[in-house]
Amino acid sequence: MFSIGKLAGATGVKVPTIRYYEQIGLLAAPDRNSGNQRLYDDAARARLAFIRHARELGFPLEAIRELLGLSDDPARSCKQADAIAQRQLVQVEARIARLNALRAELERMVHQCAHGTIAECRVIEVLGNHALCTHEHAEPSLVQEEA
Amino acid sequence: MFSIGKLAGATGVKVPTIRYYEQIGLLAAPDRNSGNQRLYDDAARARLAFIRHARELGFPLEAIRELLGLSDDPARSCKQADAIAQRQLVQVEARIARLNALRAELERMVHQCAHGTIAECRVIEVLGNHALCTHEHAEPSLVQEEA
DNA sequence: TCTAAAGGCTCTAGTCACTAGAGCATCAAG
DNA sequence: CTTGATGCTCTAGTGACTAGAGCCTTTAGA
Repeated sequence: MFSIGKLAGATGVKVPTIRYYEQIGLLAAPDRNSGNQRLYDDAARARLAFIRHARELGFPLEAIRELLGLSDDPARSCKQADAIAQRQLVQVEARIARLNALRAELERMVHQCAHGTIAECRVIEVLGNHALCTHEHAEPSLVQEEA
Repeated sequence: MFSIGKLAGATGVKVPTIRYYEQIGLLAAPDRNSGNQRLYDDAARARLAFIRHARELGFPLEAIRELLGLSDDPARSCKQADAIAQRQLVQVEARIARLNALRAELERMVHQCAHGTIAECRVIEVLGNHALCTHEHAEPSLVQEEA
Protein backbone atom coordinates (compact mmCIF):
# COMPACT_ATOMS: atom_id res chain seq x y z
CA MET A 1 0.00 0.00 0.00
CA PHE A 2 1.34 3.39 -0.97
CA SER A 3 0.72 6.94 0.13
CA ILE A 4 -0.22 9.39 -2.58
CA GLY A 5 3.38 10.60 -2.68
CA LYS A 6 4.74 7.10 -3.28
CA LEU A 7 2.12 6.52 -5.95
CA ALA A 8 3.16 9.77 -7.59
CA GLY A 9 6.79 8.67 -7.49
CA ALA A 10 5.94 5.23 -8.87
CA THR A 11 3.90 6.49 -11.81
CA GLY A 12 5.35 9.91 -12.57
CA VAL A 13 1.95 11.55 -12.07
CA LYS A 14 2.03 14.54 -9.75
CA VAL A 15 0.21 14.44 -6.44
CA PRO A 16 -2.34 17.18 -7.23
CA THR A 17 -3.02 15.52 -10.56
CA ILE A 18 -3.84 12.24 -8.82
CA ARG A 19 -6.29 14.06 -6.56
CA TYR A 20 -7.71 15.76 -9.61
CA TYR A 21 -8.25 12.41 -11.33
CA GLU A 22 -10.06 11.20 -8.24
CA GLN A 23 -12.17 14.34 -8.16
CA ILE A 24 -13.35 13.89 -11.75
CA GLY A 25 -14.02 10.20 -11.14
CA LEU A 26 -11.26 8.82 -13.35
CA LEU A 27 -9.62 7.11 -10.40
CA ALA A 28 -11.72 5.56 -7.63
CA ALA A 29 -11.47 7.18 -4.22
CA PRO A 30 -9.14 4.90 -2.25
CA ASP A 31 -9.38 3.86 1.38
CA ARG A 32 -7.85 6.16 3.95
CA ASN A 33 -5.63 5.48 6.94
CA SER A 34 -6.49 6.54 10.47
CA GLY A 35 -5.20 10.04 9.74
CA ASN A 36 -7.45 10.46 6.67
CA GLN A 37 -4.62 10.01 4.20
CA ARG A 38 -5.14 8.11 0.98
CA LEU A 39 -3.77 4.57 0.68
CA TYR A 40 -3.40 2.97 -2.75
CA ASP A 41 -2.96 -0.63 -3.77
CA ASP A 42 -1.30 -2.08 -6.81
CA ALA A 43 -4.49 -2.15 -8.86
CA ALA A 44 -4.74 1.62 -8.43
CA ARG A 45 -1.11 1.94 -9.48
CA ALA A 46 -1.78 -0.04 -12.66
CA ARG A 47 -4.83 2.04 -13.45
CA LEU A 48 -2.94 5.27 -12.97
CA ALA A 49 -0.08 3.97 -15.12
CA PHE A 50 -2.64 3.24 -17.84
CA ILE A 51 -3.99 6.76 -17.56
CA ARG A 52 -0.57 8.29 -17.66
CA HIS A 53 0.49 6.31 -20.67
CA ALA A 54 -2.67 7.16 -22.54
CA ARG A 55 -2.16 10.84 -21.67
CA GLU A 56 1.38 10.65 -23.01
CA LEU A 57 -0.06 9.32 -26.22
CA GLY A 58 -2.34 12.33 -26.33
CA PHE A 59 -5.66 10.75 -25.51
CA PRO A 60 -8.07 13.20 -23.92
CA LEU A 61 -9.36 12.26 -20.48
CA GLU A 62 -12.79 11.45 -21.85
CA ALA A 63 -11.32 8.92 -24.27
CA ILE A 64 -9.29 7.47 -21.42
CA ARG A 65 -12.41 7.16 -19.32
CA GLU A 66 -13.97 5.14 -22.15
CA LEU A 67 -10.88 3.00 -22.60
CA LEU A 68 -10.79 2.26 -18.88
CA GLY A 69 -14.43 1.27 -19.00
CA LEU A 70 -13.70 -1.10 -21.88
CA SER A 71 -10.64 -2.58 -20.22
CA ASP A 72 -12.80 -3.61 -17.29
CA ASP A 73 -14.70 -5.96 -19.58
CA PRO A 74 -12.17 -8.41 -21.07
CA ALA A 75 -14.65 -10.58 -22.94
CA ARG A 76 -15.96 -7.76 -25.04
CA SER A 77 -14.92 -7.03 -28.61
CA CYS A 78 -12.12 -4.55 -28.88
CA LYS A 79 -13.76 -2.75 -31.77
CA GLN A 80 -14.47 0.35 -29.75
CA ALA A 81 -10.99 0.53 -28.28
CA ASP A 82 -9.59 0.27 -31.78
CA ALA A 83 -11.84 3.02 -32.97
CA ILE A 84 -10.70 5.33 -30.18
CA ALA A 85 -7.05 4.67 -30.93
CA GLN A 86 -7.66 5.06 -34.63
CA ARG A 87 -9.38 8.40 -34.07
CA GLN A 88 -6.46 9.56 -31.99
CA LEU A 89 -4.05 8.51 -34.72
CA VAL A 90 -5.98 10.48 -37.31
CA GLN A 91 -5.89 13.55 -35.11
CA VAL A 92 -2.19 13.24 -34.47
CA GLU A 93 -1.58 12.94 -38.19
CA ALA A 94 -3.65 16.03 -38.87
CA ARG A 95 -1.70 17.97 -36.29
CA ILE A 96 1.58 16.89 -37.76
CA ALA A 97 0.54 18.01 -41.22
CA ARG A 98 -0.60 21.31 -39.85
CA LEU A 99 2.56 21.90 -37.85
CA ASN A 100 4.70 21.08 -40.86
CA ALA A 101 3.00 23.86 -42.79
CA LEU A 102 3.56 26.24 -39.90
CA ARG A 103 7.18 25.28 -39.65
CA ALA A 104 7.72 25.98 -43.34
CA GLU A 105 6.11 29.38 -42.98
CA LEU A 106 8.08 30.27 -39.87
CA GLU A 107 11.33 29.17 -41.47
CA ARG A 108 10.66 31.29 -44.50
CA MET A 109 9.88 34.25 -42.31
CA VAL A 110 12.94 33.89 -40.14
CA HIS A 111 15.33 33.21 -43.01
CA GLN A 112 14.16 36.17 -45.02
CA CYS A 113 14.83 38.58 -42.20
CA ALA A 114 17.83 40.77 -42.92
CA HIS A 115 18.23 41.72 -39.25
CA GLY A 116 17.72 45.39 -39.89
CA THR A 117 15.00 47.61 -38.47
CA ILE A 118 11.40 46.81 -37.68
CA ALA A 119 10.35 48.84 -40.73
CA GLU A 120 12.06 46.35 -43.04
CA CYS A 121 11.49 43.27 -40.93
CA ARG A 122 10.15 40.35 -42.87
CA VAL A 123 8.72 38.78 -39.72
CA ILE A 124 6.56 41.77 -38.91
CA GLU A 125 5.67 42.26 -42.55
CA VAL A 126 4.56 38.72 -43.19
CA LEU A 127 2.50 38.67 -40.01
CA GLY A 128 0.73 41.81 -41.13
CA ASN A 129 0.00 40.53 -44.58
CA HIS A 130 -1.23 37.04 -45.11
CA ALA A 131 -0.87 37.46 -48.87
CA LEU A 132 2.89 37.12 -48.39
CA CYS A 133 2.41 33.55 -47.24
CA THR A 134 3.04 30.68 -49.57
CA HIS A 135 0.51 28.44 -47.90
CA GLU A 136 -2.92 28.81 -46.60
CA HIS A 137 -2.91 27.81 -43.01
CA ALA A 138 -5.93 26.63 -41.16
CA GLU A 139 -7.91 28.34 -38.45
CA PRO A 140 -6.41 28.47 -35.00
CA SER A 141 -9.12 26.11 -33.84
CA LEU A 142 -7.50 23.29 -35.77
CA VAL A 143 -4.28 24.09 -34.08
CA GLN A 144 -5.53 24.24 -30.53
CA GLU A 145 -5.07 21.72 -27.77
CA GLU A 146 -2.85 18.82 -27.81
CA ALA A 147 -1.71 15.32 -28.36
CA MET B 1 -15.89 52.24 -40.62
CA PHE B 2 -17.14 48.75 -39.78
CA SER B 3 -19.35 47.24 -37.16
CA ILE B 4 -17.88 44.39 -35.14
CA GLY B 5 -19.71 41.92 -37.39
CA LYS B 6 -18.20 43.37 -40.56
CA LEU B 7 -14.78 43.36 -38.95
CA ALA B 8 -15.29 39.73 -38.02
CA GLY B 9 -16.27 38.95 -41.61
CA ALA B 10 -13.31 40.87 -43.01
CA THR B 11 -10.70 39.18 -40.82
CA GLY B 12 -12.14 35.77 -40.07
CA VAL B 13 -11.99 36.41 -36.34
CA LYS B 14 -15.22 35.67 -34.50
CA VAL B 15 -17.16 38.47 -32.86
CA PRO B 16 -16.77 37.25 -29.26
CA THR B 17 -13.07 36.75 -29.89
CA ILE B 18 -12.70 40.36 -30.99
CA ARG B 19 -14.42 41.51 -27.82
CA TYR B 20 -12.15 39.19 -25.86
CA TYR B 21 -9.05 40.72 -27.47
CA GLU B 22 -10.32 44.14 -26.50
CA GLN B 23 -10.97 42.96 -22.97
CA ILE B 24 -7.41 41.70 -22.51
CA GLY B 25 -6.01 44.87 -24.06
CA LEU B 26 -4.65 43.34 -27.25
CA LEU B 27 -6.94 45.49 -29.38
CA ALA B 28 -7.69 49.09 -28.39
CA ALA B 29 -11.27 49.87 -27.40
CA PRO B 30 -12.75 51.54 -30.49
CA ASP B 31 -15.13 54.49 -30.65
CA ARG B 32 -18.82 53.74 -30.38
CA ASN B 33 -21.78 54.99 -32.39
CA SER B 34 -24.80 56.71 -30.84
CA GLY B 35 -26.25 53.31 -29.96
CA ASN B 36 -23.10 52.22 -28.07
CA GLN B 37 -21.98 49.83 -30.79
CA ARG B 38 -18.30 49.48 -31.66
CA LEU B 39 -17.02 51.14 -34.84
CA TYR B 40 -13.70 50.05 -36.30
CA ASP B 41 -11.43 51.75 -38.81
CA ASP B 42 -8.98 50.22 -41.22
CA ALA B 43 -6.05 50.47 -38.81
CA ALA B 44 -7.99 48.28 -36.39
CA ARG B 45 -8.68 45.86 -39.23
CA ALA B 46 -4.97 45.63 -40.05
CA ARG B 47 -4.07 45.10 -36.43
CA LEU B 48 -6.61 42.33 -36.07
CA ALA B 49 -5.40 40.71 -39.28
CA PHE B 50 -1.90 40.75 -37.81
CA ILE B 51 -3.15 39.10 -34.64
CA ARG B 52 -5.07 36.48 -36.56
CA HIS B 53 -2.17 35.63 -38.77
CA ALA B 54 0.18 35.35 -35.84
CA ARG B 55 -2.35 33.11 -34.06
CA GLU B 56 -2.54 30.91 -37.13
CA LEU B 57 1.20 30.57 -36.95
CA GLY B 58 0.83 29.45 -33.37
CA PHE B 59 2.17 32.48 -31.53
CA PRO B 60 0.71 32.77 -28.04
CA LEU B 61 -1.15 35.98 -27.32
CA GLU B 62 1.64 37.26 -25.08
CA ALA B 63 4.14 36.93 -27.92
CA ILE B 64 1.69 38.70 -30.20
CA ARG B 65 1.34 41.48 -27.71
CA GLU B 66 5.11 41.91 -27.83
CA LEU B 67 5.24 41.76 -31.61
CA LEU B 68 2.51 44.38 -31.86
CA GLY B 69 4.46 46.61 -29.49
CA LEU B 70 7.54 46.24 -31.68
CA SER B 71 5.68 46.86 -34.91
CA ASP B 72 4.57 50.22 -33.55
CA ASP B 73 8.19 51.35 -33.54
CA PRO B 74 9.48 51.02 -37.12
CA ALA B 75 12.93 52.52 -36.51
CA ARG B 76 13.88 49.95 -33.93
CA SER B 77 16.06 46.92 -34.60
CA CYS B 78 14.10 43.83 -35.44
CA LYS B 79 16.30 41.63 -33.28
CA GLN B 80 13.57 41.00 -30.75
CA ALA B 81 10.97 40.21 -33.36
CA ASP B 82 13.36 37.72 -34.88
CA ALA B 83 13.98 36.15 -31.53
CA ILE B 84 10.27 35.68 -30.92
CA ALA B 85 9.76 34.08 -34.31
CA GLN B 86 12.82 31.92 -33.83
CA ARG B 87 11.54 30.75 -30.45
CA GLN B 88 8.23 29.88 -32.00
CA LEU B 89 9.97 27.93 -34.74
CA VAL B 90 11.93 25.92 -32.19
CA GLN B 91 8.75 25.09 -30.33
CA VAL B 92 6.94 24.03 -33.46
CA GLU B 93 9.86 21.79 -34.36
CA ALA B 94 9.84 20.23 -30.92
CA ARG B 95 6.12 19.53 -31.21
CA ILE B 96 6.54 17.95 -34.60
CA ALA B 97 9.24 15.65 -33.28
CA ARG B 98 7.08 14.70 -30.34
CA LEU B 99 4.01 14.07 -32.45
CA ASN B 100 5.99 11.92 -34.85
CA ALA B 101 6.97 9.66 -31.97
CA LEU B 102 3.35 9.48 -30.86
CA ARG B 103 2.18 8.67 -34.33
CA ALA B 104 4.65 5.79 -34.58
CA GLU B 105 3.46 4.41 -31.27
CA LEU B 106 -0.20 4.75 -32.14
CA GLU B 107 0.33 3.15 -35.52
CA ARG B 108 2.08 0.22 -33.96
CA MET B 109 -0.71 -0.18 -31.46
CA VAL B 110 -3.47 0.00 -34.01
CA HIS B 111 -1.77 -2.26 -36.52
CA GLN B 112 -1.02 -4.96 -33.99
CA CYS B 113 -4.62 -5.23 -32.96
CA ALA B 114 -6.16 -8.46 -34.15
CA HIS B 115 -9.70 -7.13 -33.68
CA GLY B 116 -10.61 -9.80 -31.19
CA THR B 117 -11.70 -9.28 -27.59
CA ILE B 118 -10.57 -6.71 -25.09
CA ALA B 119 -8.61 -9.41 -23.27
CA GLU B 120 -6.30 -9.80 -26.27
CA CYS B 121 -6.41 -6.22 -27.44
CA ARG B 122 -3.04 -4.77 -28.16
CA VAL B 123 -4.34 -1.24 -27.73
CA ILE B 124 -5.48 -1.85 -24.17
CA GLU B 125 -2.41 -3.91 -23.40
CA VAL B 126 0.10 -1.37 -24.61
CA LEU B 127 -1.66 1.42 -22.78
CA GLY B 128 -1.46 -0.59 -19.59
CA ASN B 129 2.18 -1.39 -19.97
CA HIS B 130 4.63 1.22 -21.06
CA ALA B 131 7.35 -1.41 -21.36
CA LEU B 132 5.64 -2.57 -24.55
CA CYS B 133 6.49 0.74 -26.20
CA THR B 134 9.40 1.03 -28.53
CA HIS B 135 10.03 4.65 -27.70
CA GLU B 136 10.13 6.70 -24.63
CA HIS B 137 7.64 9.47 -24.98
CA ALA B 138 7.86 12.70 -23.12
CA GLU B 139 5.72 13.99 -20.30
CA PRO B 140 2.25 15.23 -21.14
CA SER B 141 3.39 18.73 -20.23
CA LEU B 142 5.54 18.83 -23.33
CA VAL B 143 2.57 17.82 -25.32
CA GLN B 144 0.13 20.31 -23.99
CA GLU B 145 -1.14 23.46 -25.60
CA GLU B 146 -0.66 24.49 -29.09
CA ALA B 147 0.87 26.09 -32.05
C1' DT C 1 -44.33 54.01 -40.37
C1' DC C 2 -44.35 49.72 -38.36
C1' DT C 3 -42.40 45.39 -37.44
C1' DA C 4 -39.53 41.54 -37.22
C1' DA C 5 -35.14 39.61 -37.72
C1' DA C 6 -30.45 40.19 -37.40
C1' DG C 7 -26.98 41.97 -35.08
C1' DG C 8 -25.06 44.24 -31.00
C1' DC C 9 -24.41 44.96 -25.84
C1' DT C 10 -22.77 43.25 -20.96
C1' DC C 11 -22.00 39.79 -17.76
C1' DT C 12 -21.26 35.27 -16.04
C1' DA C 13 -19.80 30.72 -16.41
C1' DG C 14 -17.85 26.77 -18.89
C1' DT C 15 -14.07 24.34 -21.55
C1' DC C 16 -9.48 21.17 -20.82
C1' DA C 17 -6.15 19.39 -17.91
C1' DC C 18 -4.14 20.73 -14.80
C1' DT C 19 -1.33 24.13 -11.37
C1' DA C 20 -0.72 27.20 -7.39
C1' DG C 21 -1.59 28.71 -3.00
C1' DA C 22 -3.65 29.21 1.70
C1' DG C 23 -4.16 27.31 5.93
C1' DC C 24 -4.35 23.60 8.28
C1' DA C 25 -3.29 18.24 10.08
C1' DT C 26 -0.40 14.17 10.18
C1' DC C 27 3.61 11.35 9.69
C1' DA C 28 8.59 9.76 9.88
C1' DA C 29 13.27 10.50 11.32
C1' DG C 30 16.56 12.02 14.47
C1' DC D 1 9.74 15.51 21.24
C1' DT D 2 10.54 18.29 17.73
C1' DT D 3 11.00 19.49 13.08
C1' DG D 4 10.44 19.12 8.30
C1' DA D 5 8.22 16.63 4.82
C1' DT D 6 4.11 15.12 3.39
C1' DG D 7 -0.80 15.12 3.48
C1' DC D 8 -5.55 17.27 3.65
C1' DT D 9 -9.43 20.54 1.65
C1' DC D 10 -10.78 24.41 -0.76
C1' DT D 11 -10.55 28.14 -3.93
C1' DA D 12 -8.80 30.38 -7.81
C1' DG D 13 -5.83 30.82 -11.90
C1' DT D 14 -3.95 29.31 -16.59
C1' DG D 15 -4.73 30.09 -22.17
C1' DA D 16 -7.66 31.25 -25.55
C1' DC D 17 -11.50 31.28 -26.20
C1' DT D 18 -16.92 29.62 -26.33
C1' DA D 19 -21.76 29.57 -24.79
C1' DG D 20 -25.66 31.49 -22.86
C1' DA D 21 -28.90 34.80 -20.63
C1' DG D 22 -31.28 38.84 -21.04
C1' DC D 23 -31.39 42.96 -22.86
C1' DC D 24 -30.97 46.98 -26.66
C1' DT D 25 -30.15 48.86 -31.58
C1' DT D 26 -30.07 48.69 -36.39
C1' DT D 27 -31.77 47.47 -40.87
C1' DA D 28 -34.77 45.66 -44.50
C1' DG D 29 -39.13 44.84 -46.10
C1' DA D 30 -44.37 45.56 -46.12
